[in-house]
Amino acid sequence: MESAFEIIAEPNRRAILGLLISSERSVGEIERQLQMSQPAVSKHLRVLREAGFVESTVDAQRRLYRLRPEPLQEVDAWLAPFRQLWSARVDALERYLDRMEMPVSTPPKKKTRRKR
Amino acid sequence: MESAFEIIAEPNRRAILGLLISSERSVGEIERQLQMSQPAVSKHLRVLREAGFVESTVDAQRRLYRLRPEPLQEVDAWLAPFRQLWSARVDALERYLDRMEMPVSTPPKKKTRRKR
DNA sequence: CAGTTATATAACGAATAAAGTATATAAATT
DNA sequence: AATTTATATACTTTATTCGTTATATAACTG
Repeated sequence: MESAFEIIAEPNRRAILGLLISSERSVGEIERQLQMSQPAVSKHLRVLREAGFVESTVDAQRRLYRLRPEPLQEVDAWLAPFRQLWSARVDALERYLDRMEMPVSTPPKKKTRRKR
Repeated sequence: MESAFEIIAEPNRRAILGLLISSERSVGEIERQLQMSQPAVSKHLRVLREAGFVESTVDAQRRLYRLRPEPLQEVDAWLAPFRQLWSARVDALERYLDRMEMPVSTPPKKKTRRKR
């Protein structure tokens, strides 16, 4: 299991990452909040740790897990060039509204406008 | 195979999506540019189509595939709350630079600044 | 209409991943 | 020291997925 994309393909792992947004958690807390078995949680955390999504510190018998940003940034970076797909749709709407002569109540964009 | 995340977990599928950013392509074009077998390409395109990532139109014997935005927007939406992980780091840098009294040469942000 | 080009699909095999059960390790509690 | 609590790991089973080979379908070409 290598890529960040394969890691987040698993729904339980996405759920774990989601939990960790607000704060770090112990294995037991994750187990209870997501209703997963303890070995399942530990196994997913191992995968997440080895892929750099989380790190842990020891607190007595507990281990506290928290998020690391890098792998998700990588996903974000891959996604970037596709964003023009939906900003392009906004452009189409603007084009339409311009033709209708109904100015939109949004602040002026710095983006390059369509060619005359 | 349901979620958008599982679809983009496959490297060849990500490559196909990447190709389609610039323009629509036929199966044969994808086959050549990515050096995949024809059945492999067709199979991945079927998965991508059924998940809403692409759509196709018929052009004689060819089928031309192009991107649809929705599933990638879904991924983008999931990612959104995690972005604070790395914008928070920018905040930390700003805090540091402020203490150093070395103003940064960037245009003023509209974002909410930290509390005084 | 026979052959060729373009794409889809079926069938098979190999690899992988996920969950569950059982057990190991280690720190805390009594 | 014995027990309990917290987490990790090994093993097994099941299911899914990907690639390949072979074949089907359909449209264009000579």
